[in-house]
Amino acid sequence: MKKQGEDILKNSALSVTASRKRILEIFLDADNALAHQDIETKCADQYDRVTIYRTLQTFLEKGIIHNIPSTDNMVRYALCNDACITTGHHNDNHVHFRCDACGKTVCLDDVNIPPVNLPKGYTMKEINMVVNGICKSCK
Amino acid sequence: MKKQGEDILKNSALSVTASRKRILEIFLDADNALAHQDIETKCADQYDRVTIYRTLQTFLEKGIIHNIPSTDNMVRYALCNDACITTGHHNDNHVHFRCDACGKTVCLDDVNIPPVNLPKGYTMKEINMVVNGICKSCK
DNA sequence: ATTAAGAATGCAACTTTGTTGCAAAAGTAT
DNA sequence: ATACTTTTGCAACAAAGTTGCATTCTTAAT
Ligand SMILES: [Mn+2]
Ligand SMILES: [Mn+2]
Ligand SMILES: [Zn+2]
Ligand SMILES: [Zn+2]
Repeated sequence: MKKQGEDILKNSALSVTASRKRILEIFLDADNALAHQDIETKCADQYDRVTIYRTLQTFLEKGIIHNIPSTDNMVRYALCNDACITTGHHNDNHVHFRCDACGKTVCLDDVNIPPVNLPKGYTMKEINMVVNGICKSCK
Repeated sequence: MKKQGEDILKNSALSVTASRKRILEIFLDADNALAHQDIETKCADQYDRVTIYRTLQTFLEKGIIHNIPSTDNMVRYALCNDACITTGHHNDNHVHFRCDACGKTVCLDDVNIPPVNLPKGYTMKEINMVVNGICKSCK
């Protein structure tokens, strides 16, 4: 244990650097999805803003994190499950929930996105579902 | 006709101004959802950037337009159906589609978002579904 | 039609967010 | 230990979004 972050990096064929380990740690510690801003607040004193941008980008491409769409211009990120890391492509078909009270966005890992039928001629590649409301901590 | 935009404004108890009419016209003419940027391109020479921000904000609040979440930090906007304007609150439970080829985002007005069961303790207020893929024009 | 009150707009100044090129530093493989 | 490659930090910049305030435009009442 304690080297979980390092393992993720190695499994993704990424070199192990201090900033990557730290940012992974932040995700592993978090119980909700994080915006760039959140991460910056937690470690901008240690690492450059640009590094955070680039690290998130890298993590996305490697299937370490996935992003969650939003209507507030604050894309949030959360750790993927192992399947994304091992297969190398994203496989996150769970619903996301944004609480209007506490503002937290979480992955509902057990709630699968229900199938939907598109009109003729449309091909589906990815699908995203975000629900707003009140979370169980705030109710 | 030709005063459709004006009607919308009056029905929403908004004063009728040149910029609001113009921005509504842009939406009425568009066959896809528009980002702030798209609107700016079409009329920044006539109206100030700030006015566009404020107008979109106002339209959102009045239920004239709704926004579509995204993972690219470019929230897009589309006209609501009449129900939103008359009831004053949003009622847009259709699926949105983003084409990876042409980049256009459209409302699939006939495709309803399928129901989903949340875990105990969560209360749903709004729901958003965005599908990515290839649209019928690009296939 | 005038006018007075309120609302919307434009402008300027500013903050925040995101991007790019390049030199220095750190990581990896031999 | 060394050479090679990747990552980082910095600086400079560009784009996006916000705020306060003076001016202009709308609306509704006279
Ligand atoms: Mn998730
Ligand atoms: Mn729509
Ligand atoms: Zn909550
Ligand atoms: Zn298309």
